[in-house]
Amino acid sequence: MREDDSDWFARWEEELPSPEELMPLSQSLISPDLALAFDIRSPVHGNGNSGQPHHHHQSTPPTPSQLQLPSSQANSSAEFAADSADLGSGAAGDEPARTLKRPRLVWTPQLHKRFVDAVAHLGIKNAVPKTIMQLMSVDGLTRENVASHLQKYRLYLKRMQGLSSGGGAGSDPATDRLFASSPVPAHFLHPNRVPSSDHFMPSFVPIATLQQQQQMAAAAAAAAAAAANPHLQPPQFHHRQIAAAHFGSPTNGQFNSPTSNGQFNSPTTTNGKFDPSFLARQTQPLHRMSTPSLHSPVGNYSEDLESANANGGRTVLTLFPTRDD
DNA sequence: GAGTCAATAT
DNA sequence: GATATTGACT
Repeated sequence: MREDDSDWFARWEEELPSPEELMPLSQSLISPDLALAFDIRSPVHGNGNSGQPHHHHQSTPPTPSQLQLPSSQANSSAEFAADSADLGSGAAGDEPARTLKRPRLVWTPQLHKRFVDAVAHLGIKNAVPKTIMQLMSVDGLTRENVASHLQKYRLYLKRMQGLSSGGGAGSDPATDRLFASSPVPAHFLHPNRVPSSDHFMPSFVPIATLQQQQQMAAAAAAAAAAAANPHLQPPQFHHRQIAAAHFGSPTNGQFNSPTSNGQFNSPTTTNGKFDPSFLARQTQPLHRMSTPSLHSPVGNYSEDLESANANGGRTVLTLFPTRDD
């Protein structure tokens, strides 16, 4: 019934992090003025958002120092790393890097949530890898990443359906944990009748880097939302944009266990300075947007690259807002 | 080319 | 074990 739907809708915002919990991710990208304008607080500044993890771990063995983590204060504020150019087009850089291998993507609950949101907003039928990828607008994320994840997620949904309809389907504790970290919108499980509000527009507000972008983004998003859901009033935009900040999921809060993935944020190289060059790429994600009607993208996820250990130099890419203070 | 699915590789 | 990759098929 529509209760499910509205209920889900209602809970949407509750799950979002409170402004206080929002990570400084945006702060680093937004000028103080802009931050003020949008009432974004900056809980911390001191933490070096040093950004310059050179991720040339093609065959470069990780330095031990990078892998070591103080465990108490290492990972909190990782920062933006890889240029989308490096990760994305692969071309571009200084080196041929033609055979550059992307680091393995780790699907954090936050990232997964964004994924779920994107799927929810698109509606199941429109949720295809490419579109989802665009909506998520996480740079470095590929269609293949999404496709693979989507494939698994569908299996998960199938299992959920089976469970709720009586059958005693099994459960995969492993994968379920990730997927369970984000609530599954009601209509995901009921492909039958799509509510008139096929999709709506939660606070999927992008954090733009520039004022203009911010404003245009909001306007565009609002317009898109309005166009998509003439019946629904787009939720008011405010500063809780990135729905990811918390490290505890609604249902269980224990994922960043290093044991499972061994990926921590490294001290981020030796550079303790703020590298303005990453600002330049803020606008880059826009380039891969071919459909203007989609939400405006933003590289608001920090990408944490880490070369892994003894397993043969496996590399891991973590795209998620890091801020666990 | 893009998508889905299953199987297989890393 | 989680994710990527590949291949067959639509």
